[in-house]
Amino acid sequence: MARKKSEDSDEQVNRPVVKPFRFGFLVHDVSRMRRTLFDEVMKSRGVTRSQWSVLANLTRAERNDGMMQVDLSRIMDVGKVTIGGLIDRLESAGLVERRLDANDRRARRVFITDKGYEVIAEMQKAGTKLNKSILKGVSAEHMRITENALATVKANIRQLLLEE
Amino acid sequence: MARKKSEDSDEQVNRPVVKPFRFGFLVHDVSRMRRTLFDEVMKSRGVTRSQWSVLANLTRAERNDGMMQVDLSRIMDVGKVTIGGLIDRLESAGLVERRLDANDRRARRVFITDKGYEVIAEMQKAGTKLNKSILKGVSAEHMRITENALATVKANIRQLLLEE
DNA sequence: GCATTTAGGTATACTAGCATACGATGCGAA
DNA sequence: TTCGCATCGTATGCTAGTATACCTAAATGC
Repeated sequence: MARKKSEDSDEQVNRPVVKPFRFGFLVHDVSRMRRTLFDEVMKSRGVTRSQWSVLANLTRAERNDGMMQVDLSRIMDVGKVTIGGLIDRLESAGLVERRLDANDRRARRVFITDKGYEVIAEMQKAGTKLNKSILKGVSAEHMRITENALATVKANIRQLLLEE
Repeated sequence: MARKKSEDSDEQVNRPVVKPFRFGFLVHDVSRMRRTLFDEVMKSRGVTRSQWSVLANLTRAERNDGMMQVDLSRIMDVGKVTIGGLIDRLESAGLVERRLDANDRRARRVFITDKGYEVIAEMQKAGTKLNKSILKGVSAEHMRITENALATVKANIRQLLLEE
């Protein structure tokens, strides 16, 4: 609280400084630092935040027949290659397994193992606590506005990426 | 606009879904997708967003004697190794150069070259336009609230990381 | 003045993104 | 039925992060 200088230096510099980029820098920093913090806390479980995200999406969409990697990739807005790598690591850790699809010999369906479900439960608890810590000092109303703003920006970016 | 379903699916699912994590997912997605978009648009200049960020911070703090890598690392809240790699690439591209520090034989000071200044000017223009596009539909007031919320979260995370 | 500690940079190895290219399979149309 | 195109997944190679370990040089302590 004593030295806001380094945080808000934009405000005081008289050179033509890049004001409109504050949002981008902040998003970038928060994303990166949040991942580091999350990974550090979860290290003992041997799962990273991105891997946990895959597990979460698997629970969400899994009926009872797993998911194709390409589905995960679409849901998560992430490339096939990235998903492949993540699943490799999750499979090595025994949290997930790939089975051949009965109907399509190209595809492999991804299933959460029992061990995977245990980890999900643990991490959900820890993650909730962590989230509460990092959101301290932001009112519910402001949080709502922030999430909506982020969702709008995300939709804008997706649109621009598709237009290429 | 037609199908908001996939965007806001949290709202409708009745399973105990991870509501408190929406913020984290959004920050992560926006950060990642924004970088992809930025890199794609700037590809012709041969500079990525992270590299541009280094250049921007160099302009900001440079008096006339360059900056040590470790200063950059502190300002940008990023590890020494990451900065080292970024400067390697910037130096290969001829946008930056390392000179030995006169007073400290361990240190190397980083300077922007003339070519570097040209690139900065170009990217600033392009970046401003890009930013305007991705922020479309968010009011100034909501943007202000969002930036403040992100700044608060960032400060919280930094605190937690230091406490380890 | 010398020994120990601190600080600046690099090397190495890992995760997680990206793009591109490719192999194998599925599928629709000629 | 076969040919061509689309789709699923992997391989490869790049950038950007992280941590840890190390070398060299500066600072500090005794």
